[in-house]
Amino acid sequence: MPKPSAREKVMDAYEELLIEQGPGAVTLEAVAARAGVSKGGLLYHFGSKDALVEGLIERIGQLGVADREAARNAPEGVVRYYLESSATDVTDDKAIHHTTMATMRLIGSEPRIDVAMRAYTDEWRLLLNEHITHPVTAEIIGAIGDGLYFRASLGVDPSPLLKELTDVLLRFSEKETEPG
Amino acid sequence: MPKPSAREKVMDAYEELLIEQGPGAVTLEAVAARAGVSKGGLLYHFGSKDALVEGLIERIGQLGVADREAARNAPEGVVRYYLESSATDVTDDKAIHHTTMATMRLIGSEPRIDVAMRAYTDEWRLLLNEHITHPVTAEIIGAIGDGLYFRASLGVDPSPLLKELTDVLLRFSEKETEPG
DNA sequence: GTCTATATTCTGATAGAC
DNA sequence: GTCTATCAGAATATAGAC
Repeated sequence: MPKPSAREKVMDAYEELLIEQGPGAVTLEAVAARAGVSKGGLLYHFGSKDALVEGLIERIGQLGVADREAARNAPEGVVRYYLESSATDVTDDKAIHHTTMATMRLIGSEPRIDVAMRAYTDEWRLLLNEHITHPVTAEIIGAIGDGLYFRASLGVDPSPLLKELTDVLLRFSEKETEPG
Repeated sequence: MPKPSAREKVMDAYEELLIEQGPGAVTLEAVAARAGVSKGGLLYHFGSKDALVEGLIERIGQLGVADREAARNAPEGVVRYYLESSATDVTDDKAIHHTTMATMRLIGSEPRIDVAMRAYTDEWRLLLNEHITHPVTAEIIGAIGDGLYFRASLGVDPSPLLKELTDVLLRFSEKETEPG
């Protein structure tokens, strides 16, 4: 792992602050302090607070592409990959989860954030539809993933029933993806 | 309908601003302006910004109780009531939806908000479990409702597949709630 | 590339008139 | 109960040294 650039350290700090304390606590000073740089140092990399939002949007776009690519190549299949990775919690530090949780904190505050988040969920919905024959089943599984993400953002621990839930849904979807 | 008190007009304005522009745009001045009162007038009813948060938490608690009571008495049954009322959109002005959407904007910003929202989803989960025999089925339906709410908060229109989705899930849950 | 110091604007909250 | 006027603190952003 290459040592993170100052720019990346700032973005990481920005995400952490969004997740742990919400948008109200995200001041340039607080982000700079957590990233270990001065306010001036931060502003060299991100010229305004808005530039931080732009950076977050760029990140979730890139990580989303990589994550869906990983799903396509996953030995367990796209559907199981989706359900298992939706069963996260707020403290998950996997890059795509961290960035997604941070982005969720800004929903409703920035139209561009809403667009990026809708794009993220839409892309997943398309991918699920490629791998599940019945559209209603795909819709159900997509909505459950969104629900699990929402619960994670609320600080709810993943349900102990999650493994069974995944198995039930997989049987449900596989039955319908078989020919005949 | 009794004419709304100034206090209620302020809370309504507070919710509207949270939903439409997010927490960053919610200043005492903006809330007062939308409610049609002065900043001083607002502060007579809510002595601080924090008091607005308290008011919102109180509201979602009361409306949640009333909504679940309505669900218990609904002729279509608790499960269908839950799924159909989860299929909302951000502009829904039914009181419980309006308040829930506003509350979602503050998730992660205020610990008391997170507690209140978890209480809200937990109470629904308990109620669903009273009416669905198989816990995994209850968990699936609960998660779907959360997912539909999350999508609504994102500004996604309710899925055109929603009616079919509800029917599939109801057959699924009813099959398991019959004795045998 | 990173820092300190400063200018400017905004926000929450108080005091007191009506 | 509602308003205007005002203040103290905080936040974004700029300027310029190193």
